[in-house]
Amino acid sequence: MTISTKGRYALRIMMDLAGHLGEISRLKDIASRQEISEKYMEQIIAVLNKAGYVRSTRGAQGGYQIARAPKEYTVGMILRLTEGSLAPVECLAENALPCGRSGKCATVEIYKRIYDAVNNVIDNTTLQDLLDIEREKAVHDYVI
Amino acid sequence: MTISTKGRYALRIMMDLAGHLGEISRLKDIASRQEISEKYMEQIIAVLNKAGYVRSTRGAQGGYQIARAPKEYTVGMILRLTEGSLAPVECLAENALPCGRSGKCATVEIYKRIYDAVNNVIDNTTLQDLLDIEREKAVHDYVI
DNA sequence: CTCAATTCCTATTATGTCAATAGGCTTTGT
DNA sequence: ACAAAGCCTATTGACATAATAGGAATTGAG
Repeated sequence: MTISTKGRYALRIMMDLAGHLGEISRLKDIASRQEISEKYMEQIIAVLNKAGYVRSTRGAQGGYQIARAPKEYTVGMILRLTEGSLAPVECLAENALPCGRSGKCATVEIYKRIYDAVNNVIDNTTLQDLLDIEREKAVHDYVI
Repeated sequence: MTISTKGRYALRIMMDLAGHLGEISRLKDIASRQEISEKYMEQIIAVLNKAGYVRSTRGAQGGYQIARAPKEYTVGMILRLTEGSLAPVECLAENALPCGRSGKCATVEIYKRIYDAVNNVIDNTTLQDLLDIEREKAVHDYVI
């Protein structure tokens, strides 16, 4: 029931770029700030790039930038893009095969409720919300 | 992000036994009703047995019964027993290793919210609730 | 114009977990 | 006594995850 590193890293990449608005970050910069393998990150950021969530500049002095304002991205957009559906069971995912048991299956109801609860959270939190939390955490550290 | 068959089967086993109160069900009966491999189910029901969620009778004419009333079991009890923590990231699970990033990690907040939402659902739904849903589904089928 | 810095692309691999299978041992009612 | 059941532990096949690897393409700076 865990979210894989792919989705988690994608979220951290987007957060990192959201925290560096107006700058171009090289892959290796993001990787070292986030302590993620460069080569693995390369594959993940490629997905974000193809979806248009980040913009890349090729060649020397190239790198990545976030494409839109942090408040335009929900966590759900990012996790679904990289993880696929967050349905707790296959039969609830978007293009699921029809299940023969669905007529009498009562347990699916609990999975629907879990799914709804998860979607509600991830679709109502944006990168900007998380940035605000991050800033608050930093302030708190300073006080201590 | 899916719940494994282990937890899902465990829930179905408990539901099956909850629907056969007062009867003794052999492993093979449950397996055939639920269309689960007998041998695999054996391992899962062993966990339920050791936890005291079901009672077994050994020897000829033996089998399994649910130990307590369906309303006494939350879905959370059953899923956690068989799946472990349903935390969406390792660092939120009960006996998690301390994470060096936790001080500045903002993304963990979204995982906390997901975790809370999931726990809220599974801890507030009992087998009895699901039995009621099942009965309603059956009535609906009859009307059609 | 060349070169170094950077992104882009595809293939391969190591590891681990899941889901199941297998086979024999133990208990108990008839 | 024996057949019918549960109990126990080991093994395996398949698959996904999480990387690693290596080179091709692009581009700004000197």
